[in-house]
Order: sequence, then C-alpha cells, then structure tokens
Amino acid sequence: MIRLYDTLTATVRPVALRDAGKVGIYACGPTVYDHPHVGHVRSALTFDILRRYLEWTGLEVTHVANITDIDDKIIARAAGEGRSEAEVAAEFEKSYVEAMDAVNVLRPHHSPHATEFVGEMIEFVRGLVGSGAAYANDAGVYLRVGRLSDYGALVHRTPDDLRQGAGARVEIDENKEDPLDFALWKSAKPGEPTWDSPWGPGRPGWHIECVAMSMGILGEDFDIHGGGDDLAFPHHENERAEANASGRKFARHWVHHAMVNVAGEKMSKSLGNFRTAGDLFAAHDPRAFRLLVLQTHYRKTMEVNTGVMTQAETALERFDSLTRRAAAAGLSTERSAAGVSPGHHEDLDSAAVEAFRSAMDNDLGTPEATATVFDTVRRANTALDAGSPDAAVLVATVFDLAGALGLEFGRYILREIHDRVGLSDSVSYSPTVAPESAEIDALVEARSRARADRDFAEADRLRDELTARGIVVEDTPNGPIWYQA
RNA sequence: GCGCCGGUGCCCGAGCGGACCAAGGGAGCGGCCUGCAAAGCCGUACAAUCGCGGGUUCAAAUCCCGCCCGGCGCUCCA
Repeated sequence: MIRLYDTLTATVRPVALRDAGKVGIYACGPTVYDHPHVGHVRSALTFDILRRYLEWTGLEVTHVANITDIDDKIIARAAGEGRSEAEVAAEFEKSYVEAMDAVNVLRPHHSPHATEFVGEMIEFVRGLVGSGAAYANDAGVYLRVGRLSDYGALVHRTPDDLRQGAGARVEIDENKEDPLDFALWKSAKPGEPTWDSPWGPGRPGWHIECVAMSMGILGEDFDIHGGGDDLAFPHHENERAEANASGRKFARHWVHHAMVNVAGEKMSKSLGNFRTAGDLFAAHDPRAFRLLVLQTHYRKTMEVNTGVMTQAETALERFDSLTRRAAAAGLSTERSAAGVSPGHHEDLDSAAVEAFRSAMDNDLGTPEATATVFDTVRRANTALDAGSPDAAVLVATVFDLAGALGLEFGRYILREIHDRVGLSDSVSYSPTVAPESAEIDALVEARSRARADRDFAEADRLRDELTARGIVVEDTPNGPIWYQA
C-alpha cells in the first residue's frame, strides 16, 4: 500500500483504507471567481496523478473535487460586473474545466457544487447548534472552537497560539464569543444571494460546504482529504473542527501539496511569467507542465518559467520520438498492448515496474518514478536499435507506466489537445500534427528512391522541400518516418 | 514576531546516516551510427568541499545547534 505524508501526524505512513480495495479522495477544488492559474493546475495534477496511480495498482478510486460556486469574491465580481453570481461561476468553471482537459486531468468521479449542498449544510449546522457546539446570533451561526481541545493540530499550533495571532491581526468581532470562532452560516446582507434557514435568510460560511460535500458523497471516515498547503489553515482546520464538533469521523489522511512560484509575478508576460493557465498553455505544451509537476516532489515548491517549460518540452520529445520509432518498427504503443489491465503488469518489464511501484509507494515519489520511465525509454531505444525482441515489452512498459502518470505521447497528440481547449488558433509554437498526406508521402517516397539510386543531391533537395513544409524526415532501419515539426 | 517547509552540478531536480557510483531531465562538448542529417546510443575533465559555521557518529548531503537566504501559513488564497 502507498505511504503518504499525513499533515496531521506529520509523518509518512501507510494509507489505512476504510474499505479494503477502495479509496475515497476528496480534493479541494477552486472557487470559481476568475480564470485558473498555474497553481490550480498543479493542484489538480497532483491529485490526478495520485488517483491514476492508485487505479493503476488496482484499487477502486472515488475521486471527488468540488467547485465552490458561492463566496465573497464571486459575489463581489458579480456585483462589479452587473451580472448574477451563477453567471460568473459558470464562466470560470468552464475556464477551469478547459484547463484541466488541456493537461489531461481525468474528470473526477464527482464534481459537486457548493450551491447544490446548501440543504445538507443547513442540516449539519442545525445539529451543531442543537448540541451546543455552535451558537446563533444576528450575524449568523458560529462554531464554539473553544470546546475543541485539539484545534490547530493540523498546523501544529495550540489554540492559545492561534488565538494570539487572531487577536493581534484581526479586529475583534463582537459577534464572536472567542476570536477563533468562525461563521458556519452568514446572515443575509443586502444584495447578496440568500437561502432560507432556521436562522433566517443567509448563506453558508466558507468551510462548511466541503464538510457537507465530502461526507455527503464519500461518507464519514473517508480516506484522503487534500489540497494546497495554503488550505491547511484555516480551511481544513475548520472543516476538521466542524466535523469533530458534530461527533463524526472525518478524513483518515491529510495530503497537502506545495505552491508554485512564477518568478516576479508583477511583470508578467515580458519576463516570461504566466498569470493564468491559459497564458501558459498558449505558449507551451501543456504536457510539459505535467512533466514538470511530475519531476518535482509534490511537497516542494516549484518554480515555473519559460526556461524550465522549454526544458520539459525538450524532454517530452524523447517520448514522442520513441513513439515514432516504435510505430515504425511495427510495435504498438497502446497501453493494452501487452495485455495489461489495472493491477496487472506481470507481462511488462518487472524491474521497471517494481522500481516504479516502489518510488510511487514512497510518498508519491513521482520524480524517481519518472526517472524510471526515462530509464526504460533508454532501454527501449537500445533494444530498438539492436532489433532485439525485448523492444516490444520495453515499449509497452514505457507506455503503461507513463500512462499511470497521465502522460500521453505522439506528435499528433498536441493537435488533439489544442482542439480540446480551442487553442488551435492562438498557439505561438507550431502545433504538430500528422497531416493528411498523399502529397507528402509522394515526396518522401521520391526521396527514398533517390537515396536508393545514390542520388544524394536529389534526396537532399527533396528533404529541403519537405523541411520547407515543416516536415521532418528521419531514416530508420525500418524505412523513413516523417512528422510535422 | 511565531509555526511549518526548503537551500544539491551550467540550469531544473531526486536522494534525507554507510555498504554499487550524489537519480532523472535539459544545455554544452567529444564519439558511434548516418551518403549527410535527424533520431538513437556511448562518454563527458577541471574536487558537484550537497547555503554558511559549529557539533554528534566508526561513518552525514542525510541527525543536532546557531546563522544567512527563500517559500507558505498565522481567518474567507491551490
């Protein structure tokens, strides 16, 4: 079983599943008040990789990632733009989903919206008020944090510690019994969307929606809860507080990933920085960002800039070229080529599979796992060069392992990606495709004939002509292969 | 200020007490292959003095202490 760092215990420990063979993951998704930025993408990629890997090992995964579609920032934006909160949320959720598709993030099994769970939230808050764990006044309903002795445990602080910070930095709120108390329900203010509740019209507080949605879909005592490490406090801590105050068991394991820095965020484009995911993917292959995320451990801050993106794009070329070489040799690059199914990889190269598994099991060691895949690429190339029968298994291994990481190859893939997100017209690097090509084929064949006749001047002329059309020709023992650069 | 995380080659980035070398990717350089390329493969010196200074240990990039620098958090941000 995979071992993961658990924020609560501050140790790397095996994930102890509630139900054998099944994993429930709740990953905090975005509040959709603006276009997604690269940090959102890293977040989604982290959990997509975790999910894919767990599925690869044969576990049945239920991946839940919420969309928070009602909150102060959405309200503010809607008010500023003279449209409804729902319109704002819908616009940016669409933008978010497009970015996720661009980086090949599998759709979560559930993508609940906060506004769909207001009824559950109200019930939950009602229970807390009923037991005295929370109190209501004119401003709303607040949780009595003072009753929770281990409040702060997720960030390894004591309540007094936090109280000091809260008292010092935040103006005293007269509606709270304790500065640490926070709103479960906010009473209606003019111009804001509201729902009816036992405490009058109002709307949910920030943390309650994730408690309602996670336990509503995955049930109590679910396996993994995660998000960016900036969410550990107050968001996740407050979720814990709410769940614990209700007497229910919450997440068994807490997984937090680190942030991404885009150098000197102030001067964006001119310095090669990217404010939004769209900016990044208009300039670079989205797969390169996934590779970058894979090559950095999830608990470590990563830096994104033009230089590292370009390096990652070049690295990707190793996979794409293996794809071409394998295809030219008549080998399938389908994951299923070697009869692989989730949890069963015995027909693949066992050394690579085991190295991969052991890297991933060790706190999602994607950098080492990715290194294993690159090692396997080299072995596959060597086997291909030698015409060895081992090539088929090695190639199949590469694509199986890479698939578990969500990497997809083949130059034609890029066009698909851009079509998927409607970026085809805005890319500033040349999208590569497998063009339809009776004409190109004819030129390539003519060149082959010229080479066979040792008429190299003509062969080179034809290659130049192809180059002028953006076509790269490579000669292999299995004949020439070509693709659009 | 307090808490947590981090500072590794030209660049990105693993490793986190030793027994096989400080992975992997990128750049540069040299070689093999090629008609020439491309792709691929092989090699790559000048100590990578693993932020700096102490310490523990038979043994430290890996543990401890101090310092410097960076990131995140300290109430609505992935």
